[in-house]
Amino acid sequence: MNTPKYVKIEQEIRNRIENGEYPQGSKLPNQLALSSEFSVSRMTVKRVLDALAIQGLIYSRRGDGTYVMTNIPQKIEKNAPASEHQGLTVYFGADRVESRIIVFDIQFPSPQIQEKLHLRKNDPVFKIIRLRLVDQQPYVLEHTYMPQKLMPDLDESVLYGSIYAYLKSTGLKLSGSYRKIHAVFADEFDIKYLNCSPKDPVLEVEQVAWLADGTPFEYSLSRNRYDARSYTVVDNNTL
Amino acid sequence: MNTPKYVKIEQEIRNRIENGEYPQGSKLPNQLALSSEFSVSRMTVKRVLDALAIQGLIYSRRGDGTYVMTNIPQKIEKNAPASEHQGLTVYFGADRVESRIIVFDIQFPSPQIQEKLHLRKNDPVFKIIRLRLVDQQPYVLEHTYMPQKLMPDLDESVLYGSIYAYLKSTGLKLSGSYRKIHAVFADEFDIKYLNCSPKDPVLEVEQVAWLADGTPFEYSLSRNRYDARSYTVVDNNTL
DNA sequence: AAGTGGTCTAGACCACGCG
DNA sequence: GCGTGGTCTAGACCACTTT
Repeated sequence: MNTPKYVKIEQEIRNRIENGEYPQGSKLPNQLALSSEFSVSRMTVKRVLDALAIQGLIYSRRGDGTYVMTNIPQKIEKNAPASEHQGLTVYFGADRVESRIIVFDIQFPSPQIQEKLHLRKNDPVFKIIRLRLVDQQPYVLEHTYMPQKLMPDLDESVLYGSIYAYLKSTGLKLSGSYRKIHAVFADEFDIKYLNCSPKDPVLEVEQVAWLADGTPFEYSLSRNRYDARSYTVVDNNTL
Repeated sequence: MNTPKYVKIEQEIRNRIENGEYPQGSKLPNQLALSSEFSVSRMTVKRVLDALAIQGLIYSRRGDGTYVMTNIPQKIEKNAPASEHQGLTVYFGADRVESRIIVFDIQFPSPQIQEKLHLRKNDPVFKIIRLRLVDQQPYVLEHTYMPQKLMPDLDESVLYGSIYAYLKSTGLKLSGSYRKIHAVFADEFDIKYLNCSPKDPVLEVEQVAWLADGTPFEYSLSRNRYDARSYTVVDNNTL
């Protein structure tokens, strides 16, 4: 019972949109009516509507009302939302995801890694290269650097599953990430493990992720076959 | 005086972070102190802090305090934030941006365009291909489709500048967009206008943008040289 | 135990769209 | 003029971290 009201109400309204109870283009009940239905204050309703607007599901017009967006971006399996960094296991389910470890090593960080992970030059980092497969198909090749001091007992058995699940189990809370998306040429690893051809384009996602206390804990480069994955972003100016 | 307080306070706190008055890693004054300093309620302060947290500038820990993020992502010129779709002119300034029109045509929409722009098959659309240059260097090649009925007097003179500025002048308010980012091969246009080589990777951004009333008004494919541009996303779980 | 941020309320006033 | 959403308040209670 400690999940906040605004989370539950957001979920409920999202459900109503998805199952057609609030059809695309239709007007939602006004904020006072929603307050009354859910027995919350109008401020709480407003907070929920703001969150849904950010996700591109609804929009509001002052003096008029709140509407369900037409043409809601369809969720396609090949599409990863560019926000939300929980990892493949959550997205596809553990049954369909498999990991192969190409490299598991420990080393001193390069100047670039020192800067990204906020480390001194003698703080060891794990260097990991993992191939991740979905339904037995190569999906993404991840080059990951993580500070050893944050997770001294990381080992290969963890890497066969989800690093995020491991972090949760250690009590480390992850909080945010910063990602940069490029197009690049396939390199030798991509050719070998993603079955790319030389000169194929690859979608590379460079990421720095940090914990709830602001400590950066991961620097990674995720390399995706050009025909296997894309990233989506929803942008909203109405707030 | 109709800019809301929360906008001004957000700007002020961002300035303090940028000029070092609130150094990276330091603790901010608590919410009560900020309420008092800015003469607003704590709710308003909280709203501001949430917004800054979403942008990855600060983070809060219940029971402890609010801190300035260490390692704040620096803005690099080659980096477009993946949110904010205002266009190049605002980003670089009109002096540095130039547009060349490769194609300006009107046609009936393909089934795909009909669906994306929510059109009937006899609603004409403009088809535009523009090469945009920054500092005389080819920067992005945009393939754009826009419904004629929304902007009946669009012509080439508009296209030499900023479409967004034109929309503003017509009273149409744009509100949001949905983007999908891929890596693809260079095509004949990219080779000719972006000076790509055959088989070069290209970063393609597929976008649907809509107006404040939810009407989709633009479907576009922006194609960027692999070495010229990347997209950045900040993600935050703390809310 | 004290101090912090997270949630929520019950109102108020304002700006805007519409008939 | 009326109904709508946008902003803002002054407080309350709770969950959490720290000492």
